[in-house]
Amino acid sequence: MSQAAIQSQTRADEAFDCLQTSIVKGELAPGEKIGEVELCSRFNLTRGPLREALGRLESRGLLVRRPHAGVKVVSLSASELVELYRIREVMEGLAARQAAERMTDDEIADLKATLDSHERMIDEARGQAYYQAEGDYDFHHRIATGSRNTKLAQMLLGDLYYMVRMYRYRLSTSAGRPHMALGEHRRIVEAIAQRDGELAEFLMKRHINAARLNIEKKIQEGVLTI
Amino acid sequence: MSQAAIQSQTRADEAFDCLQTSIVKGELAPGEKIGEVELCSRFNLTRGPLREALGRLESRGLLVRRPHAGVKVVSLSASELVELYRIREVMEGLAARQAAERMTDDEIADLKATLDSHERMIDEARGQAYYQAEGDYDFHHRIATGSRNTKLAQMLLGDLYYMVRMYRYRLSTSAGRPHMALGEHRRIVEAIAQRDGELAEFLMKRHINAARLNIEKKIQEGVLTI
DNA sequence: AACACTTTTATTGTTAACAAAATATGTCTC
DNA sequence: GAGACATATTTTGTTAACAATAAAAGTGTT
Repeated sequence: MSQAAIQSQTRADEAFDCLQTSIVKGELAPGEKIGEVELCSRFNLTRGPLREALGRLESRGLLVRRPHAGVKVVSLSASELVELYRIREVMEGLAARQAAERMTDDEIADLKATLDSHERMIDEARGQAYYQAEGDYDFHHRIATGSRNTKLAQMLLGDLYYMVRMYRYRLSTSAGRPHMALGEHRRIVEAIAQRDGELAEFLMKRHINAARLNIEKKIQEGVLTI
Repeated sequence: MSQAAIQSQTRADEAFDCLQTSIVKGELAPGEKIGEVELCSRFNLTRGPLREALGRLESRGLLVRRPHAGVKVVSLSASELVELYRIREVMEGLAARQAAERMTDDEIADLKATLDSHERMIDEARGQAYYQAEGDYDFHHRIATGSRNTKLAQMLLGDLYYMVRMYRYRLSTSAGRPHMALGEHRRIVEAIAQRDGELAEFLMKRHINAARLNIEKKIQEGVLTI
């Protein structure tokens, strides 16, 4: 567990990290009602710092709180999940554009190398959606950071990605989709390398749009029950 | 003061509201370091709920906290403020598109009526930037809500707008800009009324882009010191 | 047996005292 | 007098006890 590994900051930060990863990993399921005392014993902390962490998570939309009635993990409806991808589309489109303008050559080279490692991951971890998803997350993370747009990166990394990842575990990827996504990633990086912000934005928007359509299809097929 | 008027929710919520409005109104200036005990006496509450509120505000980016060294109001650099408008551009563009698809006819009629009242406000409150700004905020608020995109509205209303409003008070509007902005608002509403999402998105993006250019110009002129 | 009301219980919200850390102050040496 | 070290003070972080509210259980009545 990483809750002891960090240790550096304050106890409320610790609580925040623990809860956030627990939610993302699905250890705390969407809709699950969680009592404060139970959480305290589970993560070895007292209610003060815990409540501070709960407040932060609530404000980030990962928890919902009803006064005097406790908090529960947020539970997105199918349509809300789809809406999330529409937001991602425009925001990450912007991130890609700004990344094309601002990433250093070293960062771009690094990003290319990362994609190679992702390709290996896809081949090796055949079917293991977890590692594929983490590779995908890694890619988008780098673009967001590369935009040098502090607030944009903060919103993507601190809000949207956590929500998406929270549901990624139950979103079994279609066969062949990871390879296709990798190809899309490569084309985006190419556009960034050529400093073509407009193209990078276009390709990123199409990439996320494809992911959205994939999810919508699954919802219609009834494969995805939320 | 409205801190007593609400009263309904919990004490931490009260603290949150008080702090947020204080920051937005500029009573707590950007960069100002604020001590917990001082805030407690100012808002008549104890440190528990206050800390919970501070956590929420920190996670929303209105405060920055250094462990064991206190919190201070966030202070955007000129470039960060400009970046904020780039984010608004894509997000509110999306909001306008979805609003065109989803607002009810009644809501649209209401919105049109609101613009008329804004026009009166601009004429009457000649030079009083405050009321003009609030009218502008009102318009964007309605579009965000009208998108029916919960998360999008939450991000705009709960995060970005507070930051923008926080700086709007020291952003003296150029002469003639309010009238121009009103015209842009009218065209956006027209597109929404015609259910032309694509046009609404285009016009909204251009509208916010114009606002951004206006700010950039002022920064270059040295009028705006941040 | 079903409904309404009361009482109990458990959980959340709040408070104030305590511990730890960082800043500020003062003293000493060079 | 300037810099460095040690002390003191203030401020933040944490804890545990207390109060208030809401959910649950029980009781009585229709």
